[in-house]
Amino acid sequence: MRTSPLSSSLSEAAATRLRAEIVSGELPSGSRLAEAAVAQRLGVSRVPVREALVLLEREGLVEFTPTGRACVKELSPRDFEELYVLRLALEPVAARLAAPALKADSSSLMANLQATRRAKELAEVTALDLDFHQLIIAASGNSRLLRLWCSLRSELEWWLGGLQRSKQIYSHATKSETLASHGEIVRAFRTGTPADCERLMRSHILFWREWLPPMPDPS
Amino acid sequence: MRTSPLSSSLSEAAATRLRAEIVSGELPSGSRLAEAAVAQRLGVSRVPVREALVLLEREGLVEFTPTGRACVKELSPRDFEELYVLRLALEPVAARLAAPALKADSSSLMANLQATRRAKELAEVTALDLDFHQLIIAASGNSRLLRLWCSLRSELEWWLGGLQRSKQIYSHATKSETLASHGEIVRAFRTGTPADCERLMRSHILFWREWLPPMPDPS
DNA sequence: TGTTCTCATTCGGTATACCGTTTTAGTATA
DNA sequence: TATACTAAAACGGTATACCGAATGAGAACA
Repeated sequence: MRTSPLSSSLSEAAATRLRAEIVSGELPSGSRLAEAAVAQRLGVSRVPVREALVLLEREGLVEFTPTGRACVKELSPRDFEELYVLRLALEPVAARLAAPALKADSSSLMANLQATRRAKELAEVTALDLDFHQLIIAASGNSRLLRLWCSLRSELEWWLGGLQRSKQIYSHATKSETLASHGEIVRAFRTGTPADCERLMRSHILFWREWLPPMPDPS
Repeated sequence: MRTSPLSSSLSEAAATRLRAEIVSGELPSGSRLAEAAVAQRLGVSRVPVREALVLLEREGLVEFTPTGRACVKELSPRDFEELYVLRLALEPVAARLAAPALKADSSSLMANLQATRRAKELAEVTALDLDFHQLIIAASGNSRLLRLWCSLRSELEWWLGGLQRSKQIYSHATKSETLASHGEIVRAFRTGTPADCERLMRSHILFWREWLPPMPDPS
C-alpha cells in the first residue's frame, strides 16, 4: 500500500515496531520518545526514527509538544466518540460503493470469516475484525477513502486493545457476536442491494458504539 | 549554509512553498521533484525537503515511484469524483455536529461571507470557499474530522484551481452563486435545526458536484 | 537500423556532526 | 524548607558525507 520513500526502509520498520509497541500497550501513554534513545534501542540512526515519529503522529498514536518532543498520546473517551463518528460517516458509504465488486467476488470476506473462526487470541480477533472492514473499504475503489481509513485504523486497534486489557472485552461471546454480524454483512453483499449493505453496515457500527463501554480514564 | 534561527521548521516552510507552487500550477503534473534539486532551489538541505515531500504525498499532491522518486501527481477525473464522495460523507455530518456551536456564534462564518463579497481574484474566492467549509468542520469539535478534511483540502484547492485555469470557472456569476448558497447555510445555522444544516450542506455539495465540469486532460 | 550491454552519473537511504534551544539538576539564597 | 539562579546535559533541527541502487547514454554487436 505505501509506496513512499519510507516503504521497505528502516523508517517503515521503525514505525511498524513502534506502532506495535504502542498498540500493544507496551509503551504506555505519555511515554517520552526521545529520538536518540529510540534510535539506539532500535539499532538505527535518528533519521529513520524521526520519520517514523512523524508517521505515527499522523496516525494519532504520537503527539509532539510545542518544542517538538514526541510522546505516546493520551487516550480519552472523547477519542472513542470521534472515531466512531467517522466510522459512521465513512463505512456505510464505503459498503454501498463496494457492493457491486463484492457481489461479484466475496472470497476475501469469506476467507476473513474463516480466519476469525479459527482465531484464538483476543488481539487476533481485533485485527481480523478491522481487516474485515478494511477489505470492504478497499473494495469501494476509492483510494482516498482507504487512505483516510488507514489513518484511523491504528488508533482504533490501539483503543480496542486498551479495552481488552482493562476489561474483559472480546470474551468468547463477543467473538461469536462479531462473527454473526459479519456473516450477515457478507450475506447482504452476496444477495442484497447496495442500500441493504449500507444500512447493515451502519447498524453494525452503531451496535458496537453502544456496546463498547467507555475507556476508563488512565489518569 | 544560511541558518535562519527563528523560522520555525524549514520542513514546514518547504512544504508550504512547494504546495503553493503545485496548487497554483507553477509546477505542472508529472514534474520530477528530485530532493537535491528542490533543496538547492529552496536554499535548504535535503532533509527538510524530504520531510516536506512526505507531507505532500499524504496530501495527495505528490506521488512516489516504486523506487522512491517524487513527482507532482497527475490529476484524473476519477480524483474529482473520489473527493466529492468524501465531501458528501463528511461535511453534512460535520454541519450537523457544528450546528449548536455555530448557532451560538456564527461570527466567523459572517466574516467569511464579508471577505468573499470583497474578493476580487478567482483564487481568493476559491480559498475563501474552502475556508468557509473548514470553519464549519472545525466547529464540529471533532479533531480527527478536521484532520481528515485538511488532508483533502490541498487537493481540492489544486483541482478547483486547475478548473479555473483551464476554463472560466468562478466567473462573476459563480461567485454570486457561492455567496447565495453559503448565505443560506449561515441562515440555517442561525435559525434552523441541526438536521436542516445537514440537509442543506448535502445539497450544497451535490449541486457543485453536478455543476463542475470534468477536468480536461492536462496532456 | 535496432538491440543489448556496460559504465558513468544521478538519486535516494542512512549515518554522523554541529548548533542553538530547552530541560534539568545542583547550588545558593531567603 | 522553599525558591530562584546557573551551568551542564539532553534534545531536536539541520547540514553534510557516504553508499548502494537505479537510471540513462553511448558503444558494441547483430
